[in-house]
Order: sequence, then structure tokens, then C-alpha cells
Amino acid sequence: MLAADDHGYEAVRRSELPLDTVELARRLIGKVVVRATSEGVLSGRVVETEAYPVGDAAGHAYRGETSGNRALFLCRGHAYVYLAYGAHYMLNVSSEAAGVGAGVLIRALAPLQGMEMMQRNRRIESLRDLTRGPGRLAAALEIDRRLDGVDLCRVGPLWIARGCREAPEVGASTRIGLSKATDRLLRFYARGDRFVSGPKALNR
DNA sequence: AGTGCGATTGACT
DNA sequence: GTCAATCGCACTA
Repeated sequence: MLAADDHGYEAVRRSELPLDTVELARRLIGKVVVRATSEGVLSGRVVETEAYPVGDAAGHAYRGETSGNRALFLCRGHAYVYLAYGAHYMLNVSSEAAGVGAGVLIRALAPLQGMEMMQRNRRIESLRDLTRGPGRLAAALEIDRRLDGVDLCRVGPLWIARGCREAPEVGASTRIGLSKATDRLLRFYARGDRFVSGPKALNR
């Protein structure tokens, strides 16, 4: 079996993650999400994120800490995983200092490793549809509530590696799928990347 | 205890 | 383009 760190990446250091939620969302573009399972390693390069900063009415931490959103209040670099629409898991990275509730939603990846396993997990062939969208990438990488609270700065079942390539040009837009706080430019994406989700108009 | 509503997706007109 | 599926949680009573 391939070890999680065999491809030469190392886990991001917490100290290199910006404290600020919006800065973190921008900086995560180009990093690599790695999922190590007993069956093999699945990974993808982050091409799209959304920031849910402190005081954001659309953020899950807006009404304070609960049993469900506890992970959002961990120090930056921990996983917050929740179920949306009763069907799809969403992977977030906690941001800010310990005790402060905020995070970054990972909206899309460009698949790197374990594509065949992802195709089985998603029951589709199309490479482009494998991890384009937050629910899709969670299904492809077998991410669910069991990974809630995991430290993404340590090599383990789910972690984030420093990208090896140069950081791409990053575009900004409004966020997708919200009914409140829709105005701010809190969505970030790798410009021109075919694995970015959302309508063309938001991806210029 | 009951109600309403999503940080979405896939199937279908 | 439209629309239903489906579950946890916040909110009301």
C-alpha cells in the first residue's frame, strides 16, 4: 500500500496558514487535500474555496458554538464536516484563533491521486465531474462526519499538503447557493481551471 | 413534539 | 431551464 506521504509532500504548517479567514480562503487555492484510506490514497489540488468569516450571517458559527459546529471553533487548520440537504457532506477548514468560529468551505478539487477509486466512489467515469462541487469532492474522497475535527496540519486520515507547483492566478466572486450575505466577494478560484464549479459568469 | 430550511446534486422537460 | 430527495439542527410552543 502507498503511504500517505510517499509522493513527497509534507503537511502544511499551521504557522503558514493566515489567521484571517478571507486570507486563508485565498491561500488554500493550490494546496493539496489528501485522504488516506485502508484501500489507498486519494488526493486533489484545491481550485475553489469560499470564506465564512466572523460575523457572517450565512456562516454556521453565526449563532454561536453548538455540538454540531464545534470544529469551527478549533484553531485554524482543523476539518469541519457537515451534512447539507440530508445528502451531501461539505469539507471546511477552520480558521482564526481557537474559540473563534469561522471557516473556509472547499468547493472543488482537481483530482491528483486515486482517480479510479474516486470513480468507484462517485459511480461515474467523467474526470471533470469527480470533484467539481463540495458534495462531489466529499463523496469522491470518502469524507463524512467521522472526519469532523481532524487536524489537517498532521499527516493522518485527512490532511492538507503544501502544493508543489506555483500558486495559480486567483479570481474572486460572490458565493454560491446562499440566500443571505450574498454581496461580498468571498469565493476564490483558480482562474481558467476546468475543475472549478459554478456558472461561467462567476469564473472570469 | 412539530416545523421549516438549507454553504447541493442529479434527473428530467 | 425546473424540481424533488433527504436529514440534522435551530427555532417555536
